[in-house]
Amino acid sequence: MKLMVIDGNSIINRAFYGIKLLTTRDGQPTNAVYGFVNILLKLTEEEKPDALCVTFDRKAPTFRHLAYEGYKAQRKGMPDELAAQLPVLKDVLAAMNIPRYELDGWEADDLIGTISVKDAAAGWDTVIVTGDKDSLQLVTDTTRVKLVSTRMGQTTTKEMTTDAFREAYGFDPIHMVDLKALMGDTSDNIPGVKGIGEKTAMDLIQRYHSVAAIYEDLDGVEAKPAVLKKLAEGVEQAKMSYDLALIHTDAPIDFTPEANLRQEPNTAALYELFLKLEFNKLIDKLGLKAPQGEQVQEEQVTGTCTSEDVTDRARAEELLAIWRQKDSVDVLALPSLDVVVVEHWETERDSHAAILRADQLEGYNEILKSLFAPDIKKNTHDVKTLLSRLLDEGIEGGGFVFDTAIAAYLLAPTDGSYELETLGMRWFNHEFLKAKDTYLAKDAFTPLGETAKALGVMLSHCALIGALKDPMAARLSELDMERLYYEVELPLCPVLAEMEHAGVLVDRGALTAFGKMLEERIKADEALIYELAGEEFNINSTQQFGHILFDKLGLPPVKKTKTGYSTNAEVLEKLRDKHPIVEAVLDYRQLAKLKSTYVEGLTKVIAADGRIHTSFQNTVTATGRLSSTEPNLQNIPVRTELGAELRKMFVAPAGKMLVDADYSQIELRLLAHIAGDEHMIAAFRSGEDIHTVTASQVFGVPPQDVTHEMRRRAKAVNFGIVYGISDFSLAQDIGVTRAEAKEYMEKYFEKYSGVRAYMDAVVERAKADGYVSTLMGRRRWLPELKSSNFNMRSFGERVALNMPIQGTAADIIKLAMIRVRDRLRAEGLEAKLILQVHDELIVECPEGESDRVKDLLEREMEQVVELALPLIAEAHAGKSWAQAKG
DNA sequence: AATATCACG
DNA sequence: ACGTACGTGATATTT
Repeated sequence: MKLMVIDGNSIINRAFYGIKLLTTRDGQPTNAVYGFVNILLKLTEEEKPDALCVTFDRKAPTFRHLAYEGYKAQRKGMPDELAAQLPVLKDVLAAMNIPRYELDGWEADDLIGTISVKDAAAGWDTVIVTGDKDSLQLVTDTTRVKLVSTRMGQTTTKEMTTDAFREAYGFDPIHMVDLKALMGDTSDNIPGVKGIGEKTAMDLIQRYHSVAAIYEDLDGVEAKPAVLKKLAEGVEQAKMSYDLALIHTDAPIDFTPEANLRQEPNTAALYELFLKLEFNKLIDKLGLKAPQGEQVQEEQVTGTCTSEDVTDRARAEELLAIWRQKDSVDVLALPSLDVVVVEHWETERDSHAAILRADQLEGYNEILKSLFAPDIKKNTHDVKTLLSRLLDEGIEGGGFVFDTAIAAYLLAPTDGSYELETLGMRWFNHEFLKAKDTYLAKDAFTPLGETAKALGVMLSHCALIGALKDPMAARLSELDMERLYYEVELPLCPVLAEMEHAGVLVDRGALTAFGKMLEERIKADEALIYELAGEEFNINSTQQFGHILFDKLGLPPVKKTKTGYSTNAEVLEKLRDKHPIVEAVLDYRQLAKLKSTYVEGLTKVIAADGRIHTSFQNTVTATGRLSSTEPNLQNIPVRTELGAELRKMFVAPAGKMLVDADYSQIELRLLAHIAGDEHMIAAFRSGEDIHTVTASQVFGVPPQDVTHEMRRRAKAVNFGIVYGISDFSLAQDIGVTRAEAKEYMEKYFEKYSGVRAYMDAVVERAKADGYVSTLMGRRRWLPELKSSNFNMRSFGERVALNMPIQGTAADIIKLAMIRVRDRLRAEGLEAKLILQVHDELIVECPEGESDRVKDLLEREMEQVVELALPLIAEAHAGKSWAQAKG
């Protein structure tokens, strides 16, 4: 029989220092626990012990070393991030039903020693798992040590048996103590004999085996006179060191190996813990589920449900007529537009589900048209994507009254993903089977197993939408987000779907030509770079380039990343005049980026209609902004001349124009409004240039004397304030000393005292409330503010400053989009919104409409909300995005 | 899958 | 004294 005993303190230490700091969303550090559990799992898998336990120190590890004179604490105390994980680890072990041994006044080592001796007495083998070599003295024919080391997240173990030890040291493991008594161990604060080092000590122990033997007959010891002298003088040190190094095997613990036989973990408790710790991989790996007792049965969530597979056109019509009478029905639609509709019977919790499948119904398109007409009220999950798909089929959907994905996003905008199955768990503590594991493949209904079961899961998902609606709506109401939800986010969905469907026309020929030109220049840069480097290498590899730049060419490294030298643009800018290769690589990088991300990336996604149809994500950002994917059309170059060329390739078709309207300084205006700063409000009201006004104040000169450089710096201060900047970063950004940056900020706050007051107040309030919010009530929860970690907390404070501003701007432009779309329709214009870039809207319209569209855009954008100062939007028309940018 | 870089507001 | 700006997405390289 075999028992594995783990040195708890040693292993959690190794894990902590070997794995980069991980934390949960609310700032609880978890890396050491994570590492520990992984090491535990790996070694139990490897060793398959019959019994298992863990020991912990209950004594400062240096305590016994206080015994000798001149002792100074060498070890620093445990960092907070590690100390906080110890109790968590103990909870995890308890949930795994692994016994734990700790005893006041004893170290983990001593307990392990005691355990291994008791094991041996009972005829058991022992495997000790530790990161410290101290324990090697415990190795015997029945006791092995696994030495664990963890580096960069990778764990390696070295096994020490008696033979392996003898091979390595030339004496028996038990004499490890004697070796340490002579040579000492600084890491353990064992002094050893003064003047005796590793070599001499090894030699002596190999020949005489023990300290006792040496001192018994010191005259008989063969060694240099100097060594003998040191030994003679160091007799007391040797004795004391021996005692310090000796692991005790007589700790007064009740221990029998049988009491540690492996047990099944308490999966419910372990699941709960791992969920809190966000160990999702481990949950999967161990196949953990929600605690059965608390898990709500599916019927309690969704009610009982009858169902039918609709294959008959007439029956479909009947059902449609019934659904028109309902307050609302739940609709689950797959990308293929296979659909489940759940209707709720009035008096009961029970309901009826109908499954409509594209390939089973004649005239499916007509059925979809009826189902998605406004006269049937529908609850959905991710209505924007559905509306976009419907437009592809020529159907303009309507009648969407509740959407669980959007509700979930507003309630927790930092969660990042809102799968229906996950919401089921979060709201009802019921584990729904995953669509992808049961019925969804290649975007259509595809039973992976029994068809009946797949259908059952699909309709339970649909019923879940209905079950989520009421509690979610109630929560939105509690948090005062009803208007944001029903008047902004939901109505925005069809607008976004229409924009995606419309797309933007690109001039493929011009794009290709631009790519060819880039190609030529890239080739030239490559040749130049190889020549300057004296060899060919992969310029895209920062590692290889760093090697060339700093090792081969000997330039001074400016900054390090965790994997090596930093070679980013900021660093290269500083090295520009040190070597011509730097400039060449900067140029190469710019060209390579344009070619791979933009020319090639965009070419790949031009649709059959010659247009690019991005996806606007409306449940992604923590602040309420949209994002754009496949492709991202919100980061098309504009800041450099060459990059801006790309915007010439986004064009209007023949006979049409693009109209581009953007808000002027919307975030700073919102800062002025929200902070209620009279000076900043006055500056905006007077129509003066805000950066010039700021510069005039910060530099103490009249506005007409503000230089270009002064304005540039003031602009950086203005932006920095919105982000919650420090003097350090401001200095870095504009290239002045930290002291100067600090002075700028002080002057800034002298002028705009309302801004300073706001910054203090918003953080304080966020700390009290646990969240910040925008003008329209959008919220972001800020658990970071409670973190004990300084960096985390500081981050929370900056977010508290920034989110209300960035988020309010997002609220405003979203509402503007809805109004613009409605007005364009109401006025019977052909113009269509096609893009949004955070503070900018782009419309495609017939040439004859462009003047009216310009006016309409400016007016609607400016009139969205009434603030203490005007919002200004400026529109321009052109044949390309570049031209329309004005 | 993680990292480094760089494009945008 | 700490460590150093908010919000995104795509690409290439490396593990």
